[in-house]
Amino acid sequence: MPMEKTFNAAEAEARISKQWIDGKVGRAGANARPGATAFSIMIPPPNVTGSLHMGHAFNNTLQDILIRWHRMRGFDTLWQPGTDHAGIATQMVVERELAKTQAPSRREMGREAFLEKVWEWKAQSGGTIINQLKRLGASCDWDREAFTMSGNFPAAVIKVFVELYHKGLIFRGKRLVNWDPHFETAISDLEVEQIEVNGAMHRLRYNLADGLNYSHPVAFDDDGNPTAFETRDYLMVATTRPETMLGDTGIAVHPSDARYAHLIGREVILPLVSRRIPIVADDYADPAKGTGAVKITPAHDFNDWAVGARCGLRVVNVMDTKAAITLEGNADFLEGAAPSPECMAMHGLDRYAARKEILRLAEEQGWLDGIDAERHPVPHGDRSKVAIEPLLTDQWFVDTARIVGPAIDAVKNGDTAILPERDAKVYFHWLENIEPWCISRQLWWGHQIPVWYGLDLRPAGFRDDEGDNALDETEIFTLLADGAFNQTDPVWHCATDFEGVAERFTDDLAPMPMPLAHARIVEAADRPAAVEALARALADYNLTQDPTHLVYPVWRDPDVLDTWFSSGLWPIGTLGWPGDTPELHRYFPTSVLVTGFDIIFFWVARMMMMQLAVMGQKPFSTVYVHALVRDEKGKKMSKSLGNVLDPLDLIDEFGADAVRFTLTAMAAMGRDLKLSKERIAGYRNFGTKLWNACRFAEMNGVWEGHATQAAPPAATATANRWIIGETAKARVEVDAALAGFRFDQAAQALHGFVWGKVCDWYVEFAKPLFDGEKAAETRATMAWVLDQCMILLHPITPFITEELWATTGRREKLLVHTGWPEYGPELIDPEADREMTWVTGLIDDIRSARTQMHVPVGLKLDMLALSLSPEARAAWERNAALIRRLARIETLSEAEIAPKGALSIAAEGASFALPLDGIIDIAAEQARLVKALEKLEKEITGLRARLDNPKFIASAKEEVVDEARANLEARTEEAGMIRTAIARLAEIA
RNA sequence: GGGCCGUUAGCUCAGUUGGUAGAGCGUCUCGUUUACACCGAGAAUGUCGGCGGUUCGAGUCCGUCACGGCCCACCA
Repeated sequence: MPMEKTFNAAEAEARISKQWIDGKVGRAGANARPGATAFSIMIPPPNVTGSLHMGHAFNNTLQDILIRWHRMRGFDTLWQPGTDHAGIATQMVVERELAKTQAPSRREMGREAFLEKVWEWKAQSGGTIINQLKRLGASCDWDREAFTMSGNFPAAVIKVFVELYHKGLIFRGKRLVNWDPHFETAISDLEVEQIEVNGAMHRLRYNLADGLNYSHPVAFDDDGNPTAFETRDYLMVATTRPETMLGDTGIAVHPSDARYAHLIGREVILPLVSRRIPIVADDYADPAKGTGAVKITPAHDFNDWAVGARCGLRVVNVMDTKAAITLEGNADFLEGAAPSPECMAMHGLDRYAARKEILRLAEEQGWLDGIDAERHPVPHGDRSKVAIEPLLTDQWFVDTARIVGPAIDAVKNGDTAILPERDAKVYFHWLENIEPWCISRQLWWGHQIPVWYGLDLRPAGFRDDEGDNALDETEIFTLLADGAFNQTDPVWHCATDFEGVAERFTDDLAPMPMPLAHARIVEAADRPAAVEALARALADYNLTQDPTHLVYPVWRDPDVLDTWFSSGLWPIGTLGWPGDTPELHRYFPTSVLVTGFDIIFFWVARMMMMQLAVMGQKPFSTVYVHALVRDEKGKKMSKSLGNVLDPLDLIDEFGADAVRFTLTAMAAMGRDLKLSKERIAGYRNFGTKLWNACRFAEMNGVWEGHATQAAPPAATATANRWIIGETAKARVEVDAALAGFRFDQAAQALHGFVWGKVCDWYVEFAKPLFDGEKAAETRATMAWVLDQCMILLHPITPFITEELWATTGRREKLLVHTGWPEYGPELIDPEADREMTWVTGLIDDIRSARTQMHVPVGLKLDMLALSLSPEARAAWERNAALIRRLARIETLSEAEIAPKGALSIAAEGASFALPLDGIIDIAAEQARLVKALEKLEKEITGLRARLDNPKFIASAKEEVVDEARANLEARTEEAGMIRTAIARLAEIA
C-alpha cells in the first residue's frame, strides 16, 4: 500500500501512544543494557488541578528528549511521573465548584466532608493533566505515577517533620506573618508578589500631649539651613495606610533629626483612640522620607514590628483574619485608650472602608493635613491577588538558615551543577539571605501537621491559687515536644505510623503508657472540646487532681503544611522513602532536574535543603533551568491575562511532533521563547519533508530485501560515501548538543542535515544513481541514511519517526527501543567530502547564473569546459550524471574558447561556458559578472591587507594564516577567470 | 535601592576558546522536472544599540551610556 502524501498525526499519534503505553516502553529499566548505569528524572509534578499549558509542554518535551535519548543509548532510565496536591490552588478550585453547584460551603460542611469532596474531585478530574502529558508523547513510567498526598508520602512528610522538629530545625512561634485575608491563611515570603497600585500618601497630624508646642522649620536656604519657622502643637506623620493608625503605639524619629530631637520621650495623643503614645528615637526613621516622623504600628507592619521590639512599644492588633477592623472586646486595643463613639463604630469595617472612614473623620476633625496621590508597590497574595496583611499569629517555621549550608556547598563544589550558570547566582543569593520558612497554612487540603496539643495538667499549672477555673489559663504544649509523652512510645516518638496514631486517638479511652500509667487519652476536636472533655471527666470520675489519673484530652493542630514541604520531598518520596526500596538505591540521587526558573526558590532550593538534611545526599546531579514560554509581547502566559496558547489546540492543529520540535528548536539556554504558530507550521512541514523523502525511497524499493542495517553499507559512489559521512557528522553534533543541554542546537543540526543535506541533495543525487550501475548500493545507502534520520530524530519527534519506522523496513522492534548509533568521524570520507563540495558548488553557480539570466527552467543547455584541472576533470566525470541532471545540462564537451554569447561559470580548477547565443542579454551577463567580481575583489582586498601586515603573520595562529593564504589564492584564481570572461564579452559586444 | 539578562536581516532568534556574520519565517522573481506546493530554484536585506578602550584583528574581551525586560528588597 503506497504511503499517503502527508503524515496523519491525529490518527497515528493516538495509535502509537497506545502502543507505547500498553507496551510499557517507559518502564524503569526498559531497553537497559546489562550493567547499565541509571539515568533518572523526576517530573516536576504539575498541580492536580492543572491542565497542560505551554510551560508544561516545553518542560516535558525536554525531559522526554533526555529520557528517550538515554533509553536508546541503553541506560537504565526512570522518568517518574506524578502530580502535586497543591494546597491552596486545589482547595480554591473545589470551593469554587461547590459554589457553582449551590452546595454547602466548606465551613458549612466541615473539614471531613470537605476533604472527601476534594478527594472525589481529584478522582474525577485529577487525571486530566496526566492524559495530556501522554498526548505530548511523554514516555514516563506510567505505572509509577505518584501523588504528594498518597502512598508513602504522608509517612515521609511526618517522618521529616518529626525529625526536623526533634533537631530543633522546626519550631513554632508567634510572629508577624504574611497573612492572606482572602484565604485566611499565612503564606510564605515567596508567595507574596509586589504589585504597583494607585495609592496615596496621607499626612496626618497627631496632637502633642500635655499641651506641648514647638517651633518647626518650614523654609530653607540653599544650604539647607532653616529660614522660617512655625509653631506647632502637633506632630505630622505620613502614611499610605491610614487605617492602621488605630493600632499605632508610637512615633519614631531619627535620633539625629534636629527637627524632632527635642520631642523624643514626649507623647502624642492618638486621634479617635485617645491613647497616649510615645515619640521614640530609631534609625529606621528616615529624615528624608515623608515628614521624617513615622507612625509605628507593630501589629501591622514588618518594619514597625522591628522598631516596636527595639523601642519597647506595645503591640495592638486591630484586624481580624479577614482584615476587618476589630475593636469591640479587643483588650489590647481598649487598654489605655478612650476611643470615641465614631471610632468604635468602625468595628467590623473592612480595612478599605475603615480607611475611608478615618480620612473622613480626620478631615472633619481637622487632623488631615493633606493627601498626595502616588503609585507604590503593595504586597499581594500570589493566588488570591488581594493585599496581604501582616498579622501576628502562631505559626510553624523551618529554621532554614540552619539547613541551608549543604545546599549551598553542593552547588559551590560542583556536586550539583545548575545550568545555565547564571541561575546558580540567583540560587546562591537567595539561599545566603534565607529567612525562616513559614510552613503552616490555615487550610484543610494538605498534610495536617503531625502535632497534638494537650492541656497542661502538671500540678503547678493545674492547681490555681485563686481557686477558680484553672483550665482557662492552662498553657498548651506539644506532645511531640514533651519528653514525658514521647520517649516511651514509638508511636508518639516517631509518629511515622500515621494510621496507628489516629487509631489510638479515636479509641475513646486508650491506655496511655508510662509515665502516665493511669491516664486515659482521648482526642478532642479542638481546644474548647478538650477543656469540656476534661471538665466532664473530672465530674464523671470524680478524680483527684493527680495528673497521672486523669483522662487526658488532646487535639491536633488543625493547620496543614505548605504544599512545598511535601513536594520538597519529591525525589525520595516518589522512590518509596522512608521505605528502604531498591528504587531508592538505584535511582537516587537523580540525574537531571528539568525545571523553570520561576520555581528555583519554591522548589529546587527546598528540595536541595530537604534531601540533604534527610538523606545527606544531593537530590540531583544537574539542574537544567529553562526559560518561560511567553506570548508575543514577552508576557508570561496566564489565564488572567487571556494570552494563553493551549498546547493541546496546537497538537490538534499541527501534531505533537511539530509542537515538540518547535519548543526544542527554541530552547536556547536561558532565554525566553516567544511562540508563534508560523514557526510550528514550519516544523510541521519539516516532518512532512522527511515523510516524503521516505515515501520516495519506499517507492523506489529502497528497503526491499534486507533487514535494518546497523552499519552503513560499503559504498563506492561519491554521493553515497559523502552522505554517510554527513550522517556521521550529524550524529556527533546531536550527541554533543544534547550532552550540553543545547536542545536548540540538536534540533538545528537535525533540521539542517535532514532537509539541507538528505532531501535537498542526496535524494536528488540518488535519482540518476538509481538508473545506473550503483543502484544497489545507493538503495542500501539511502535505506541506512533514512533509518538514521528516524533514529536521530526520534527523541524530538517520536510519533512520526515511530510511524515511519513501522511503515518502511523490516523491523525487529519499535523505534523507541532501537539502539542509538555510535559511529563518528571514521565514516567521513575527506575525498568524497571535497568532491561533493565542488559538485554542489558548481551546481549552485550554474543554477544561479541561469536564473539571473532568465534562462527558462525547462531548457537544457550544452556546457563547454574551457579548462579542467585533473582533479576537476575526475570530479566531473565521476558525478556527470548528477550535475547534468541538477543543473539541467544536456551535454558537456571541451572547447578552447567560449563561443559568442555564453554564460561563464568559474569553479575551483575549472572554467565553464554555457553557450546561449541569441538568448542571453550580453549587458546583463556583463553586469552579473562585474558584480561577482566586485564581491571577490572586496574579499581579496581584505585578505591581502591582513597578509601584508607583518604583525598578523607574527601573532595570528598558523592555521589562520594558512587559511587566509589559501583563500586568497582561490579567490584570486576565480577573479581571474571572471576577468577573462568579462574581456571575452567585451570583444563580442 | 541591590542583582541578573537582553539590544545582530522586516519578524523570531543562533553565533562555544577574538579571525571579518548565519538560520527559520516573511518579502520579491521564476517554476507541475521519478518524494514533497506543508514543495523546488534563485534573489534582496545588517553602521551586530551608542561611545571609548585592549588587539595585527572585536558581534565576541574591558569600561561607560541609552533603551527594554526579569528577580530580590521596599506599603512613612
